[in-house]
Amino acid sequence: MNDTPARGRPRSETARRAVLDAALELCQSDGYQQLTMKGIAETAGVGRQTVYRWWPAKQDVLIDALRDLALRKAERLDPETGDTLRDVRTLLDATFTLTTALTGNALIGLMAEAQHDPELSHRLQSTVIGPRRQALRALLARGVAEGSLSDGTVSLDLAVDFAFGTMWYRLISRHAPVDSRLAEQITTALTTLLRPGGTAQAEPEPGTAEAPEGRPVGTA
Amino acid sequence: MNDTPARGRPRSETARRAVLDAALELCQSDGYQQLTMKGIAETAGVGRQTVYRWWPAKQDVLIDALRDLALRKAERLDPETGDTLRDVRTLLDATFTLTTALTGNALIGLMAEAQHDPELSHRLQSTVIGPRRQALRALLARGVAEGSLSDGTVSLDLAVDFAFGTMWYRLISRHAPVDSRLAEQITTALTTLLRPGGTAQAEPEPGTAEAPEGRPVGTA
Amino acid sequence: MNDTPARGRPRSETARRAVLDAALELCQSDGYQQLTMKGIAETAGVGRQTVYRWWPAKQDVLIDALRDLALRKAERLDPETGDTLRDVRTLLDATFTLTTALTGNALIGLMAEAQHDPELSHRLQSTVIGPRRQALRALLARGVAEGSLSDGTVSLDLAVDFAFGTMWYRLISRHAPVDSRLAEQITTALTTLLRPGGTAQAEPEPGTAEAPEGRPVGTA
Amino acid sequence: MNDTPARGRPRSETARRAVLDAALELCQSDGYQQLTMKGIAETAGVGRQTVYRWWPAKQDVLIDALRDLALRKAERLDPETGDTLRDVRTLLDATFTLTTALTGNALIGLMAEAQHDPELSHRLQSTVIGPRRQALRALLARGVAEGSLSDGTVSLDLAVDFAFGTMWYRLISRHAPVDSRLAEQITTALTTLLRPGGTAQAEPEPGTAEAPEGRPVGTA
DNA sequence: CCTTAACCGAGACGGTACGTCCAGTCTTATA
DNA sequence: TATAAGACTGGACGTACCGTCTCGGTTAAGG
Repeated sequence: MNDTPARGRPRSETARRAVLDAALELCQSDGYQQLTMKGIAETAGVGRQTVYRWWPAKQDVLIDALRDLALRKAERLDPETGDTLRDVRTLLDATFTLTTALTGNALIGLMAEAQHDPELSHRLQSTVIGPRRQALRALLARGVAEGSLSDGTVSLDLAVDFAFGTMWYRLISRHAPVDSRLAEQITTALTTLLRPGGTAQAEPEPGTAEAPEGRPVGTA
Repeated sequence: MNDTPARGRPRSETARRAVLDAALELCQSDGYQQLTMKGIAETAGVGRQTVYRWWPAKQDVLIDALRDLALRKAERLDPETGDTLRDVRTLLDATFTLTTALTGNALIGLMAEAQHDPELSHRLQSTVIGPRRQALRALLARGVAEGSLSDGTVSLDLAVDFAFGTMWYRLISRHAPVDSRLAEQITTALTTLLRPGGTAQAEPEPGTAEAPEGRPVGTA
Repeated sequence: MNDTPARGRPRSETARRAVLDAALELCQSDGYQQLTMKGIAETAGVGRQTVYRWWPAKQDVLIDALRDLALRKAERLDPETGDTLRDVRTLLDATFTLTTALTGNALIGLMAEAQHDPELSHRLQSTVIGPRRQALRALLARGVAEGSLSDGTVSLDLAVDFAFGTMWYRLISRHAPVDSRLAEQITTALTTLLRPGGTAQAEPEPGTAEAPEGRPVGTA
Repeated sequence: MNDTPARGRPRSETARRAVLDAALELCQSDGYQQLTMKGIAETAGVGRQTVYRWWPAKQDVLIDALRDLALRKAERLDPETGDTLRDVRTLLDATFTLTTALTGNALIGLMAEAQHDPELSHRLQSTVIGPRRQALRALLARGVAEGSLSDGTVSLDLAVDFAFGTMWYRLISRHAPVDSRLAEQITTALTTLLRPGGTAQAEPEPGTAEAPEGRPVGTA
């Protein structure tokens, strides 16, 4: 895999961790806008060039830090319980906790920056936003398949939008908390929304950009 | 009203408009992060000090521009039709159109910045976010009062979060468009969610209550 | 003389005096470089335009202030005593006192500015520097005419340069005071320098710019 | 000597020279007042921060430039000829040439600025004004020691003031040139002034600020 | 008496230099 | 070869003053 014979001084893992930690910490404490490459380097106790060598911009540091965090948390996006509603609620709760505690600032800042940076936008989609969307959608689709849910009145995609949209809306607007109670309320609402027996109107939902693998589940 | 006798040269309305227009335009074309006070001044053909004299930071320029835009649009937050559902859909549609076309970038950037600026957060709440929230909530409350809606299963606040949350989520994530069709779908979903006859037990665990046949509100 | 019929509000003498006083005071207290038109106007309690209306630049305010000061002092450049040496000493003393107490800063600043402003240079020559030069030179020439002095070894112009040059040198370099004692020492030195009987070497002094009326007096 | 191990990128000698050259050149061509840090940086083709990093203000750039110039010229302040008068004239001539050609504007501007900046005043004394004063005074003292001169009527310090004062006076007032001819005339005048046999009435000269090393040796 | 024109204060206007900070790049010595 | 250090060019920051311009209000001479 790594075909280069790896000569010279190897990359310092210490420096790598220090940079990622410093970036997340500074972003959460001072905000995305105030985060600077210089600040990251100084907080990490690392030369500036060392940061630039491995990450072209602060966006990249943050994305790497988020990915690293996810790996370390080894977070389960698939709760594996048989109970669909319980799984939905667990997923939402985990998402809310993580976002509220650690990554909210970074994510919102990155999102704002991504408005005019399609490449960044795509990277966020594929690493942060997309997987969670797909995980929730897959859960709901499982419920539909089991018959406990139905995508009659509203599509599953819109239901997912409701769940995560509420989270984002509250994160940025701060008019209400994002906590376990919200997870519960949303789960309840989704149940109502996707209650079997609702008349299907079967509008084929337009495919999302990253085309989740989830089968659209026949609207029959 | 204006008790100060207005001494000295009066403020130039031309310069004011040029600055606000330039700010919105630049923000929409280049993004919030790339927006600079210098750039605003130069695009507006105005001295830098003139911008700083009236607005301490780019946030303030943008907020003023948004407020000015709202005033100019003389946009109706209260559609005044008797039909509650129609009014909801109209409000959502108008909101989506405005946000998509003109103010999306600015708003997201401002929101990102507000994460560490409580004062800015409050100002956004009171001028941009709050009024729209309250307008939609009032419409829904009217529906409840009329009996066409019911806040049984989910609170009206959560319903509002669903509507605008979806908008924000799609604005920042860009996984799906924010258009009239979305307004329609959300309206339909809200109808389902707030269907009269839903067991009003508020927040506790959703029971297995049977729901009567909801009207499909066919959009076709 | 004043052919315009002088209609409208007449110029405020109060404002004029306030501006000139403020200029001199600020220049002496804060230095020439720190003197600003804005500061002059504010200290004088006068509108900025009122300053600009009558004086194009701070140089002009200062020159006017210096001229005004000279007029008010009604200072005698010609002491009228029969004793030439006494007159020389009196003139130097008066000059030193005035320059040290009030006008030193302004003069040096103006001089520095005049290095690249020939028009200013000429105005300073004709209003401030020149008259004093000529006054001293005339005194010395009178001494020569009376026989108490002789311009044999050194020209009168160089003698004048010695006297005022020392003053300027000490003003800017501050290595020694400019006081009555210096006036006395210089007078003594000039006596030595222009002592009758000194061997003439008769170098025809090149005329100075303002060509004082003083006869070069043949060195015969 | 340099005990710090010299970490990081070393200072660019190229940039240093470019800044000093640009400063002197601009000052001579446009005048001290018009000299700006920005202009220096741009003319030198150097970042603005690079100028500020090493010199806090334009004064410091100029003083450094003057010192650098003196070092490069490796100018002899002590001509080493046995003939005192010749040495005096040589020193004056060199001083006049240097000041007229290169440093006049800068020096006058610095002097004007030093009127309200004691620290700058002191620095100018110790680097520019003082050494020349002491060099000339030492020459004259040597002449006195040899018996070719006498500090009877006027003190050596006043004689030095005459020589350099005349230079300054003409530099700022521009009523006459500062050239070799002036050096010659001043030398002649000093000879007259310090002619042995002049009645020594011995006014105990007040010690000057910089207190030249020595007693002028017995006035034989 | 009553225009009326020039004066006056205040202060906004477009510009420009200030001195600071950070972005990214580079060049050194060291590991 | 990676690293910490730090100097490099470049550019936005927010401030201060420049010189110009418009206001409302004042003040005396001339009709």
